[in-house]
Parts: sequence; structure tokens; C-alpha cells
Amino acid sequence: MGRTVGEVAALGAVSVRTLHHYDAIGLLSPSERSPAGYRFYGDADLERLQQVLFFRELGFGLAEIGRIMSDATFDRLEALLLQRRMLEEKARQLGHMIDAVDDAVDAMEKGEVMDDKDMFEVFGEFDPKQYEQEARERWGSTDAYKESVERAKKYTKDDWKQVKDDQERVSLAFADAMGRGLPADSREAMDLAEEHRLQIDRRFYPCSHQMHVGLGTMYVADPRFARHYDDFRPGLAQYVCDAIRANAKRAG
Amino acid sequence: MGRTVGEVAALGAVSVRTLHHYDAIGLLSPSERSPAGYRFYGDADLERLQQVLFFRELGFGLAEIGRIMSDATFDRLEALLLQRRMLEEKARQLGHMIDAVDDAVDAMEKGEVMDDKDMFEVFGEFDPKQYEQEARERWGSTDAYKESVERAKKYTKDDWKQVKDDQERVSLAFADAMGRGLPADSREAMDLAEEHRLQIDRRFYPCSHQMHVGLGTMYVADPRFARHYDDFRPGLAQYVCDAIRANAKRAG
DNA sequence: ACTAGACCCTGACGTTACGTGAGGGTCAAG
DNA sequence: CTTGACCCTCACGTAACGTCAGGGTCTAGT
Repeated sequence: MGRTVGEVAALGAVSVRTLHHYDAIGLLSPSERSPAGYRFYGDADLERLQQVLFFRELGFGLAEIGRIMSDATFDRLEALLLQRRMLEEKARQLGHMIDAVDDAVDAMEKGEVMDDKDMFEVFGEFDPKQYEQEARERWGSTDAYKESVERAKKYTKDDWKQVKDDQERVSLAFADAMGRGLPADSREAMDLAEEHRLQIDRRFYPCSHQMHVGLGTMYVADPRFARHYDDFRPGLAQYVCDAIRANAKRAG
Repeated sequence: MGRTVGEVAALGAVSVRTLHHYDAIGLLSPSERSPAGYRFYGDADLERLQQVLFFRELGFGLAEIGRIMSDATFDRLEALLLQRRMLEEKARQLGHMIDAVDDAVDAMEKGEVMDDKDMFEVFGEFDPKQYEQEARERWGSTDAYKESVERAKKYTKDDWKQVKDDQERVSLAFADAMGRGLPADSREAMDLAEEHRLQIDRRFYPCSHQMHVGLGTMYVADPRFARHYDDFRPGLAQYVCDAIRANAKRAG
């Protein structure tokens, strides 16, 4: 038996009304309902709520959050990493704002008038839209993509296991190529990158070379991704990223 | 001739519609209007807009911002210092959120379920309401206070000069007492603190001992305030704060 | 002087994400 | 059975604008 709306609200992050609202819009529905209509939220529901709240904190609209999280390829770990990056960016912006306050104080004390642009450039600096774009690229939004969503919805447990195994096989092959000293722009490494791209392209969504390069960059930039690959072999994340870049360059 | 709504909007922080809205609600009205009705914003208008945007960024509602900034004792420097403090607090909360993301990632990798409370305690941690309360105490909201607002509105330039001279005289007297080695809880120091409190009480708003202590704490905590007093004499901010505390204690 | 384009104005409906309250049912303890 | 705490759905209201309609103003070019 899960938690009632009151119990979830008592955790301090959302109100009962908010939970009703999220249920009504399909963003977060309880996994159980009593015959009397009571909502009961389980552990997975709370995990989903936390994810929603991170996105909300970062300025995403609820519809957009729902769209992102409803995606079949939505991966909680990847989302957390994206969110982490956004939070860091936002914290950086706050630092800039503190600097801006200090600049304003300085100008006051000197009896100076600040330049118009300098006064306001710090506002709006953090723009979730940029990240929405990235999330969209990562989890897609085109009609062709939506088609692949439908396709992925039909995947069985075995299908998903196959996906996972394929991904692991490619990762191991990358580690092997690297271990044999093959340059990231060697034919073999680039073929692996191409295979990697095609897996995504066939299994999930259209993955252009450009998008692939973006993913490669993310693998290096996000510490947890980097660790994922580097656990196969130290430096592998960078190697994969380089191979992806070389592959994209090969494709023109 | 000032800037049009389009020119202000082009600075990137607000839209034309927002400027219309702020004018409509009396939050920020242009200092000039053409015979055709065009709005023209001057330097002071832009400074006010910046202040509005800092408060907005920090989560204050527009009505609340208007109320604070319409106060006769509203002081731009003090506001900037408050805003700075709030921004730092908010940045701290973001740090906690980043930690929370890391905790969630850890839990995922270990296949563990996080404690409910731990999952959500970071949300809502930054609460502008606390600071609104402080702003309200600083710039008041009671009926008696409103009365003193009306009173202050009638102050002439000479009155304000007198206020400023009185404040400076007390600051110098504090510095003198400290220089003569009088403890902060000596009768003379406490009398100065009382005089300071009464100045505020008579001139602006009811200033209880409790509120006075809060102000004293602020004088030490905010670097610019601290510097204001310490420029009279090193360590004076702390001395004034201690004298205020001792005075409050004396009053029971 | 006329025209076109950029920008201004006021007015008003719509959007987003809930807050608040009405009216009534459910559950558990006394 | 009663009471109090909590649940439900429904629906109007709020805050802060976004968007659009309809029309005026200003400036440069013709």
C-alpha cells in the first residue's frame, strides 16, 4: 500500500492540489487507486516525481517534462546527468548575478551610471530552452522519431536485452581497439562508431552524424558517462568521442 | 529623450508586453510620455527596473516588489545587499540540489531505494517568503508603520539631511566610545544604541528591540554594511551590534 | 505630399500552474 | 453510531505575462 496524497505532500515538495493536477494532466499518476478513488503512490512514482521536480526547478514546462519523460528511450540516469549539468549552469549564472549586484553597488558608490546593456545582460542568461533543444535531440521530436517511439513501444523484454547486449558489445569492441593501439580515426574505430550510430538510428530515432557528435561530446563531458566508458578501459570515453568525430568527418 | 519600450526590451531582460504590464500595475512607469503616448524610460527608470528584476529573479511577487520599493525608507544599497545575500543562499541551494542528483545517481547504481524525505527535502529549500518577512521588518508593513510612511512622505530635503546627520553623529559617537575602550555593554554604549533605535522608531517605523537586534546582526553580516561602519573605525560594526544586543538585554 | 515599414498605443482573450473553496464520500478510533 | 482527519471531483480565481486585433506615429524614400 503506497502513500496518500497527503503523505506525499507532507514531504514538503508539492501540495495535494499539485498532485491532483499532475494526475489530471497525465504527468504523474499514482500506480494504485482504492475502490473509493484514493490515490496511492509507490516508490517508482516518487522517483518519477523527483525527476519531474528537478526538471521543473530548471524551468521546463510541465508539458515538456511529460513529453521528455514519456519517451521510450528516456533514461533516468541520462536525465539526471543532464539535470546536473543544467543545475551547474544555473549556479554559474547566479554567480554572475552576484557579480552584477556588486557592479551595481560599485556604480552607486562612485555616482556613475551603468551601461544599459551591462545592467541587464545577466537576466535571462539561463535559458531552459537551450536544454530543451538538447533533450529533444536526445529524445527526439520529429514525426519520424515519433514513429520510432511507436516501434520501440513494441519491444519485448528480450528486445531490450538485445539492445543492451549490442551496446555492451560495441563498448567492449571499442575498448579492444583502443587496447590494440588503433587510432580513433582508424577504419576499425570509425566502423565501430558507425555501428554505434546505426544502432541508435535503427532502434530508436534518426541519429544524424551531427547528433552523434553531440552525444560523443556528452560522453566525455558528463563525469558519470565518462566513468561508464572509462570503467571498460581508462580513457575510453575520449576515444569513443574521437572515433565518433572521425566517423562524422569521414561521412562528410 | 529616453528609451522606447522596444529599446528597453532589446536589452534582453523583459518584453514590451512586460513593460506595459509593469506600467499598468504601477510597478515601473516611464518618467516621460510623448504627446502620442509613447513611453520613454530614463536612467533612473532602468535602475529601478534592474532592482525589480533582481527581486523577481529571487521569487518575489510583483505586488510585493512594488510594496517594498514604494516604501519611503527603501534604500537601494540596502536592497542590493539583501538581494546579494538571497542570491548566495539560492546558489547554496543549487549546490544542495546537485548533491541530491548525485545521491539519486548513487542510489540507482546500487539498486537502492532512497528514503522518501531525503528525496524531496531539497525542493522548496529556498523560500523567498523568509526574505519577504525580513524585507517587511526592514521596511515594515503594519498600520502603525504605514502611518510613519505617511509621516516620512512629508519630510523635506532638510528633514532628510537632519536624519542623515543624526545617523552620522551616532556612528561617530559609537566610534568614539569604542576608541575610549568602553565595553559594548557599558551604559554609554547602550545609551547610544537606544538613541539609534529611537531615531528609527520616531523617524520611520516602530523598531522593537527585537527588530533592532536583527538590524545589528545585518550590520555585521553584510560586508558592505560592515565596511560602512568599519570605515569609521575598524571593528565598529561588531561593536554596534554588540551594543544593540546589550541594550536589548537591558530592556528585558 | 504620399507611401511603406518599423514601431508605438490600448484593449482583450488565452496560457500555465496551480490556490482556494464547495459539496460530499471514506476511514479509523472512540 | 459519531467524530475528526483525510480523501474525492468540480470549478472559479490568481499571477504574470504571451499573443493578437485594430489603429496611430514616425521616419526615410520616392
